[in-house]
Amino acid sequence: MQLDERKYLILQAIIDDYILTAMPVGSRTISRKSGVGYSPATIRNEMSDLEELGYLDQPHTSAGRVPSNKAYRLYVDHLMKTVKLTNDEREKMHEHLISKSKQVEGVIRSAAGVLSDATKYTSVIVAPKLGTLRIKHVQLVPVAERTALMVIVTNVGIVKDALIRVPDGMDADELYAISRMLTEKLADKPLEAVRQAFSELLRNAETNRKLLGETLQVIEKRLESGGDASDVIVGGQTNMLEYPEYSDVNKARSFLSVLESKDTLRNLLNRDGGMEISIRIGPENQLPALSDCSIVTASYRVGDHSNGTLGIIGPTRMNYNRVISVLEFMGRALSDVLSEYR
Amino acid sequence: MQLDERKYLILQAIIDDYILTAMPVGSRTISRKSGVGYSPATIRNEMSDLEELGYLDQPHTSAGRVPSNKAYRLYVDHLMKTVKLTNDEREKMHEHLISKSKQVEGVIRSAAGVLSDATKYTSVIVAPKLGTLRIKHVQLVPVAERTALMVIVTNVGIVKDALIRVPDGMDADELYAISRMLTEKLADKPLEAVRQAFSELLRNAETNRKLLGETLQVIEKRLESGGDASDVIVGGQTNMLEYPEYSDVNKARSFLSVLESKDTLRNLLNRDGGMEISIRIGPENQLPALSDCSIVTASYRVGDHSNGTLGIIGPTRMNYNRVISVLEFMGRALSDVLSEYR
DNA sequence: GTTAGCACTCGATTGTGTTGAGTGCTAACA
DNA sequence: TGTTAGCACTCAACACAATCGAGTGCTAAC
Repeated sequence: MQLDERKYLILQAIIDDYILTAMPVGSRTISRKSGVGYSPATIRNEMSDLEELGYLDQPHTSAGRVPSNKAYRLYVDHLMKTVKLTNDEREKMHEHLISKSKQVEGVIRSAAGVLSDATKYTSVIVAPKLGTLRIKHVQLVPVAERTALMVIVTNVGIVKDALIRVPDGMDADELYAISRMLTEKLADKPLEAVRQAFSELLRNAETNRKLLGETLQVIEKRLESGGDASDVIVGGQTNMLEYPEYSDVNKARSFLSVLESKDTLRNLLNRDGGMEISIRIGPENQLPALSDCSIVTASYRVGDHSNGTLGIIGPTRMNYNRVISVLEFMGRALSDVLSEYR
Repeated sequence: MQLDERKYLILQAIIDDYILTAMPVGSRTISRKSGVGYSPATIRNEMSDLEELGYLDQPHTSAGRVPSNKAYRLYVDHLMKTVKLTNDEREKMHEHLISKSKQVEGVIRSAAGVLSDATKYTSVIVAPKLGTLRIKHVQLVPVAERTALMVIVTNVGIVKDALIRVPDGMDADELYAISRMLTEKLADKPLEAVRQAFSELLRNAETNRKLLGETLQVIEKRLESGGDASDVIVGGQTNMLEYPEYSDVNKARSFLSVLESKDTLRNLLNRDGGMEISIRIGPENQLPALSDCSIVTASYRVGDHSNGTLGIIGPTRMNYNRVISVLEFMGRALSDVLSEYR
């Protein structure tokens, strides 16, 4: 059996309605819709076919039909009609975004807020992988006897720091000299290339080997751990609880638990693709706890080679089309704002 | 009517039981308890008195009794017997805490995790007020044409940064010189005193007035806004959903909404008291959304004059005694870890 | 002062119709 | 041959009544 024009039309009508109401859709409902000129009986026959083809599910005999994951896949790939955002909306979002433009983290937080407000779903933004950022400046600041704070400023204005031990009796001037040297040697190198640069440094260094060694170690440890919790920003967690899908506390809890684990989220969102939108529907994402969620992601750029990810997590019956528009817009806007200072 | 010994005993037994089960407590239950040698009938008479005195509520005629907020107040002030943490527990917590000891934010996040894991409630940690921290180092790092990142390192290893515009044509060396000057002038001054220090600086400065002016402005803006979202760390949000009090999604949602608003949390937790434990029961905290929660807070110290707050938010029937022990221990542990590098 | 006994209350649970949205099938129709 | 009206059927949801039982207050006896 093949899908003809009419089946597409009916399936689309069902999905549109279900996205709106979250209630099983009956044949009468579709029949009444403008644009579908068939009686309930005809629709019923088609629905029966669509069910057999795996596009519709029936919660129980006397209920309407519900779109399957296969149906959503078809929908986003072929059926969906794209809707543009109004200029007004774009402006509002942009305005919000630049309100914290003095700090990179502030911008990203604002962006998460804007995303979740605009879509009414949960938003997640992952900062670019540390390793791809380029070092701009390294500074060792003494904070106490035998302790210094190493501060690394990257090309996009993201700052990372870590405490390191310094040899007894080393004074501020010495640390200053080392900072200058490190900055000079490491400037414009991506963080992931720091090991090579360092090993060379270590070979030639006659003094401070121990300090340099520890510094390298700290940087590497930070790189290999994948990232900090602060690199993953979540917005609008409670939005999800507005939907009937989550009126059961247990479901809500397991959903929110996933949001609490930043590592899981980072893995979930990180993707290799370019700027295009990626959509994972239901079980297409591997996490069982999110098996009735869909995840839509886009990328933003900071600097020349670093990409971060922004995404929306919502129920599978989410408003894909609006989500995609918003993500596309915000991906661009975020890239612009973060690159403005470059 | 006064509270005699027996009334105390019975009230305590009721509260202990209710904390455990969250179910209205009946006279038979109390009578069976070891340590209470009275028949249900006697207990009933006492319970009736206690209700009249405002210490107990009755959801409906044929249910047991439930402690009132007044009862909890009495409980934490007089009745509660303190239980010590085992050495094993202390060690486990401490171990977790120092696992991320290379970064201040990491330590605080770990602490939030430890707190919520140890208590099974929600934990909140507020970083010390920015204004009370002392400046250790100021660095302006060029990140792009006409843009620099100002990085301020404070005495406790907390780093704050912000982008500032710099005049056209200013090169790295100049910024470097200004950084040195700023560091020299501002070192060891608390951030809130920066305005005075700056105004003096501005008076005497013959060059770069505009840049210095903007720098001051950026610092001040940051101070007056009260703090960043990253200064408030929440742990174990979903723990709360385990309790029957929050089996209603609407309640859960309004609770979680409060946790999403970092400003509200900061205000809620910030307190002037010293190191002692503060307990606010039910409506004693002003937020209606948290009117059936209790908030227990303690302080931790970083540096000489800066205090942060750590707290637990749980249902009013929380295990106060354990929460207090954990907070006391963690307050000390956190202070130690954060001061270790000083 | 304490307690056994007892009638009473009232939420929770269980069982029973009843309703209504929605289906599948058949037969008539264009 | 595709479409549709008609009709019997299904089944969750809702409302209502009956029952159960945990717990109470009161009284009278110890």
